[in-house]
Amino acid sequence: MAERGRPRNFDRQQALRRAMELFWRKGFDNTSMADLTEAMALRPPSIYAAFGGKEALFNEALDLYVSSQGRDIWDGIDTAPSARAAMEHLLKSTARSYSAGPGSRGCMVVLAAPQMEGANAAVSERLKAERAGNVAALERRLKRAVSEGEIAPQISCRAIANYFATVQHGMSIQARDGASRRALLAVADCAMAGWGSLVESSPAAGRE
Amino acid sequence: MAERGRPRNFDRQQALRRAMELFWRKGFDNTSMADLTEAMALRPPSIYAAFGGKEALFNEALDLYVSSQGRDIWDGIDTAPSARAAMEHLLKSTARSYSAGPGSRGCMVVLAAPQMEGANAAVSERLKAERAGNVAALERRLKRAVSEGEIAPQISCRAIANYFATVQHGMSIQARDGASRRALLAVADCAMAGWGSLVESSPAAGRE
DNA sequence: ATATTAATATAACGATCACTACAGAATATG
DNA sequence: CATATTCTGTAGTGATCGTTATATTAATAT
Repeated sequence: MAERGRPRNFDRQQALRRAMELFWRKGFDNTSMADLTEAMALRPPSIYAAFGGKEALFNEALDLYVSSQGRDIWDGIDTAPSARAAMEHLLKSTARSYSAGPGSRGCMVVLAAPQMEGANAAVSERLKAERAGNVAALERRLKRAVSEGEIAPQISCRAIANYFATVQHGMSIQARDGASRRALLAVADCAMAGWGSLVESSPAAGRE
Repeated sequence: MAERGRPRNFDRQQALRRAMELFWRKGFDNTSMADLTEAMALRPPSIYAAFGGKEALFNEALDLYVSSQGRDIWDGIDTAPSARAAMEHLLKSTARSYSAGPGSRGCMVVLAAPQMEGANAAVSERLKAERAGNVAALERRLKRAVSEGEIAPQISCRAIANYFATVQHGMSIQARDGASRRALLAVADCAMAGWGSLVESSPAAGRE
């Protein structure tokens, strides 16, 4: 049962946290192994032995990000007492999360890899799947609201989910451009102002 | 008056267009000089002689993008008969522009450089300034609407301008994730649904 | 003690990056 | 013609990228 061989000389979880911070701030491409060795205070072979490589390390860092930074936001979607409260929670807690640190950092899921041709395909797909999962969670919550009578059945839940996801994604750009918490919260307020009109008559049923 | 020395034997404007297409699709970092030499059908020394270097070429390609792709969108802001029509034009023409080509490409101004620490500072600042200029244009149009009586004076034009800019930026992410023209137009409709509520009582006066 | 196993540090790998020295080729001017 | 000027293609610059071969160190197992 006991570990054989020379024991590891560093805190794996702490090293992973530092990698997450770095990937969050700099993104996947702009974070070099040299950056990581410095931030994690490890030599490359230790990182490769413990995490597998840059891409595997990023994936694990993203897991940590989702389960730590995203927890409050996405758990609140299902527990909110109404779809309206859920969407407001989404945008408000997003505004607070994006402006939590010393600088406005936005969302790692949106920003960490450019969605461009030629970018690391596996990383881009992983982030894209994460975003798609979030939109799906919003749509599920809205559909639940339909079944509970909060929203009329003819409303397009997919269109509304896409809309709130779009606003949330845009907030990452704003945050990286230096938007204050107050400005981000104002954007959330503006987006929520249309709620009544949105659920009374869905402005567009179509989606893809 | 006549040109001295060996004349250039390629079309500078056509080469620039090809560079713009490439930067638009792949972004600044993911576009290598090797990619550019292939797409422009030129050898590096010709590119350096004609454009100065990768960064200068990008800046010129961005100028071309703004004046070609962005023209319709941003000229329409000032010529629209009302602020409401201007914002609707912004989002609708954005939706059409982002889904104009064979694939949904989103906006070069939003996507071409990651807003991350460690990215090329000059390029990032250039794009950031472009985005700030766009928000300012929206705010100017809204203030004009206040002076023309369309919007009540106590409304925060800056907050509303930020909101529409946020939606537009988010649409770039959606487009890159594969959103169809129809889906993008639906997002625009959702965003416009709240217009009445927005200009009746500004939900948040604050900004920065 | 000796052997085994695993983590460490040093140093370097090949690949790719943006960029450029150099020489040849194509035009102008005198 | 000769000469100056500018563009073009070849080839290669040093730097940095992610990754790894090698040897040493530190623990357990026998």
